[in-house]
Amino acid sequence: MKTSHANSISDSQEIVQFNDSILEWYDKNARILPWRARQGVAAKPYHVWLSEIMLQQTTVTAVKPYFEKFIRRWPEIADLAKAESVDVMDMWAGLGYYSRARNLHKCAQQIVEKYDGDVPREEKALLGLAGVGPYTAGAIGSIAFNQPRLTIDGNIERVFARYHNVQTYMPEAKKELSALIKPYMCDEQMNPQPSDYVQALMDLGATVCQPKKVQCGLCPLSTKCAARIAGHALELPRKKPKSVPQREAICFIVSDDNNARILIERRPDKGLLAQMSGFPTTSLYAGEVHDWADAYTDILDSHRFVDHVFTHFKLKLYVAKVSAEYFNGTSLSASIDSNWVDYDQLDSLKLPTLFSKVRSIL
DNA sequence: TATGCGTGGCG
DNA sequence: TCGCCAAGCAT
Repeated sequence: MKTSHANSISDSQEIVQFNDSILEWYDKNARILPWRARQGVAAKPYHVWLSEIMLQQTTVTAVKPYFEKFIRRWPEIADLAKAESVDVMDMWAGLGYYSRARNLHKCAQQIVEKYDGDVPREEKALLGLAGVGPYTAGAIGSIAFNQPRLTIDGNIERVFARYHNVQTYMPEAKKELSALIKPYMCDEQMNPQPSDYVQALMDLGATVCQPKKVQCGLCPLSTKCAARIAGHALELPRKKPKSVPQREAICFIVSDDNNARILIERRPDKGLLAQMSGFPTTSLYAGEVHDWADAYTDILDSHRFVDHVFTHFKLKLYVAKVSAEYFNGTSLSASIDSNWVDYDQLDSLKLPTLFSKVRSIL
């Protein structure tokens, strides 16, 4: 899509008006968030980086307590870099997408080694950091360093898709939206306050122009929002429906002879729940229990299970209490990295939510 | 380009 | 209840 010269002046006026409205709205409606400085005051780059990593595909509500915990325990990036990785993983337990935690730790070390402990300002340098992709690099540049970087998250995508009534399905629409957004966001004349600007757009998307709920009466863009005028703001951006498979597996609660200790597995370095602790399980990808339950009919209690939903499949995890002798007779025992934990310590063990659910029904 | 990767909240 | 969705990245 090319903008003709004849339209450029009115296009510019439209952009100025749009951006002014956004900033004016933000003056009155900015959310107060732990990682956000007062308006006009620059937030600490460490806080911006940490919060952006935590906020990847994760809600503000879920992130808040984790952010507070992290900065209390590791006040500076250098502190985080020096931490034990198991401590970082433990602090992250429950937040999900655990590769972010491993990359966060690695990134802290990269920042200390290559940039003397300071978050770099250059786009290229940011993109070289572990766990930092196009969005996060843009967000750090915009929010921490007040640079007019292209910063497009789900909120901004939605606000612009609706405002310009973009009918193209996601993710094909990303290029189109990117081209649409650039003149608003990446021009110093149009966007003199990049930090406030992108945060304003994200706040608007998060509180007014929401995925399943629109409050157009509160929106500063409503009179010119093409999707609202067309009467289908809620339907944008368009996405194709996707279904996820349902799987089943067995989780083993293995006790030693004295019933004093329980077997805990350290999960593999890669894959689902990588490097997290948990109870030993049969493969979480093997399909239905009925396919192979014959091998476990003697220990399987079909009434004790937990349901859990991952991004790409649903899991029904049956819980089986067995002896060490029994477990050692299964094919699982040889292939896992496990250790015995006292029952007393089970409550304090940091677990991903799937296994927290299991623990809660023991 | 498509897929794998958690979790909790909401309509 | 249940499907959708959140400040995406790595491969």
